[in-house]
Amino acid sequence: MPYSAVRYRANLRIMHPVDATDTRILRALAVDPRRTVVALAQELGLSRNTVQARLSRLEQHAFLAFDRRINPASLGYPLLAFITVHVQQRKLGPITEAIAQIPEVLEGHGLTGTADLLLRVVAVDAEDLFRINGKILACDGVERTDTALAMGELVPFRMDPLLERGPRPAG
Amino acid sequence: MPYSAVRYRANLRIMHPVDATDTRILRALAVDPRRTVVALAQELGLSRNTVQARLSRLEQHAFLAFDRRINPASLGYPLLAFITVHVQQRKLGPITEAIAQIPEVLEGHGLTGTADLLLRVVAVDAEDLFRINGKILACDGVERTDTALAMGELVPFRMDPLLERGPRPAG
DNA sequence: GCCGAAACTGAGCAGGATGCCCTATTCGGC
DNA sequence: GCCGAATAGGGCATCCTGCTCAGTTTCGGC
Repeated sequence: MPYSAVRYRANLRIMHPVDATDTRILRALAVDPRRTVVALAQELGLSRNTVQARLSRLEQHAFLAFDRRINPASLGYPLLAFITVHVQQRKLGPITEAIAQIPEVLEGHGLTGTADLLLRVVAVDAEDLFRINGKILACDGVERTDTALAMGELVPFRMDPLLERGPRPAG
Repeated sequence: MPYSAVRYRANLRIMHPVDATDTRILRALAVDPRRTVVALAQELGLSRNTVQARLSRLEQHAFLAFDRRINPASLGYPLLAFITVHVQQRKLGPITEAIAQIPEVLEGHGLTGTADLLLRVVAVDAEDLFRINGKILACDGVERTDTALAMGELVPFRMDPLLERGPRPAG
């Protein structure tokens, strides 16, 4: 059974609609760790060709980058924090660029509501987190930050419930 | 070149320290999408055996579940929102369980600070999000929710900067 | 400086998966 | 009822995987 860490830089904008068969494939993948195309085909009662074609499509359009599967804790960053950032809105562009320079910021979202940015940040320890927060505050245009330390993953990441339910009619 | 959607239910608690060589492997994986063990070994100047052994270890200890690579948008959930939840703290357990029943909640973290919970939620559309928010509010013990819609992924998820930097001494 | 454990290398082997081709057939929408 | 897309089925050369074993190197502790 082959190993291969699939990682396609899927563009978030392009969202390829996934049909029922794709969903079955995804579910099968989700249930069991490493599967060969042949095994999948057998299990789903499809021809190997079909599965292979659909997997190619999924890889190109429906899979996110491989990064997401790397556990930051393994890299030595056991602390996870969510930092809310209030900024001068017209400086949002430069601020985003500046924040993107900080390695510990894993992802950042622009938000509606009172806060402007939500950052997912990892850190080596509390002191490290303090330092990172300082770097964010130092960015020109940042007015305030609120740091919330993640104490526990109360609902561990999962996609299964959505897969179980099957694909939505995309609207 | 084989395909295989690697997915090990890595326990978040167990964080296997990743050394420099592991990091090189991860970086190689991150740079290029699908790689065979042979290709990795060649590229890194290691023996196939070594790479294979390290990959097994990484799969078991440093990789998160495969779910994370699935783009919710492809499943028909293009909307992403972060919902902050204030709860009666002593009911946190039951609340967590109740919230975990909601499929659209992809992950939930317990937080320090004013808010108690931060949920990552996907939805089909605004109306759907409203409905989901209602389900959360309906959980016994939930006092208030704040929904922030993610307008854009200003800093797209990435781990590369941390990988570039190499492993931290885990403390 | 020495010892032992852990990691790495190199080799080999059987099984089988991949990637790709082609064609006939089925299915669904128009 | 027709057309196009998706699928099944078969085939083939390549070469990857998983596993084992022994010998060598590296590294850390004493």
